[in-house]
Amino acid sequence: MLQFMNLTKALSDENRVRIILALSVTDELCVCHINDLLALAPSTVSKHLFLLKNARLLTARKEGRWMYYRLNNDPKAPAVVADALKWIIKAISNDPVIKADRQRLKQILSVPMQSACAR
Amino acid sequence: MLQFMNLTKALSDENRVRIILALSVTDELCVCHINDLLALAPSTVSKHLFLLKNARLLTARKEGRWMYYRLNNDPKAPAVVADALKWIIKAISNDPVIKADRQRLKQILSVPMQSACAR
DNA sequence: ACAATATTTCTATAAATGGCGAATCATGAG
DNA sequence: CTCATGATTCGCCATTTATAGAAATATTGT
Repeated sequence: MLQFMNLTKALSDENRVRIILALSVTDELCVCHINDLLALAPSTVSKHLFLLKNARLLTARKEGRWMYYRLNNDPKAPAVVADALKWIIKAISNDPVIKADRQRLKQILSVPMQSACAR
Repeated sequence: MLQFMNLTKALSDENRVRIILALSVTDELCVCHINDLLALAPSTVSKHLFLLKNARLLTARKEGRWMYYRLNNDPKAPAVVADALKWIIKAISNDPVIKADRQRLKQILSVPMQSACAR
């Protein structure tokens, strides 16, 4: 129950939902990209990412100074997680907010990586 | 997006989740039964029910002084709602908390209606 | 070693949420 | 009509949560 509530609580914030949907179209993103997309303080984004990872919705890998997050599509992930991701992506892929994010994300990703985070 | 967030927020509280699961095995329940099950103040339960109804997860009907709630299985209900219900029921039907609730619910429902709420 | 960059952790604060009790509304019984 | 009962609304308090800024940590390049 506790783990399930971690899941539903993770999904109950709009910014976290936007992160999930962004990752549904780009396989993985660096934290700085997500910072740009949400326009929140880095510490805030970091916390959101922690909650999503803690709920097992995301996985992370480190490459040099960069941390990359992606949807948890590990086949060994609990079915409830995979089902949650399917549900949410199906539910709001066509939402205006999400569509705008996809547009914005294209711009963000068009900047070469090494200079993207230096700002 | 706003309606979707209403959904995820509705699912992000354990007591509301317990209400949904209770309704997954009894087609409908009177508010007083849910009060008994959760052992919370009636005003608190009423608020939870409002949020669930507002998220379109439940529907309500009034019969005399009693208010009956049930899962929204109207075929015209949005797919996102039906999918949410399927997801959550599949996810935690076997949870110990939920199993205990089912036992408790049996007792509560075994008391004849007219005397069940008069306490 | 040092400076620069990316991310997280710590601390503080403001907003949202869950909870209860009192007051109110709605319905049926006497 | 009046009263009792079931349910909701309102006002308040305690807790949780979202947010930002400062400090700390980690890594790369010079």
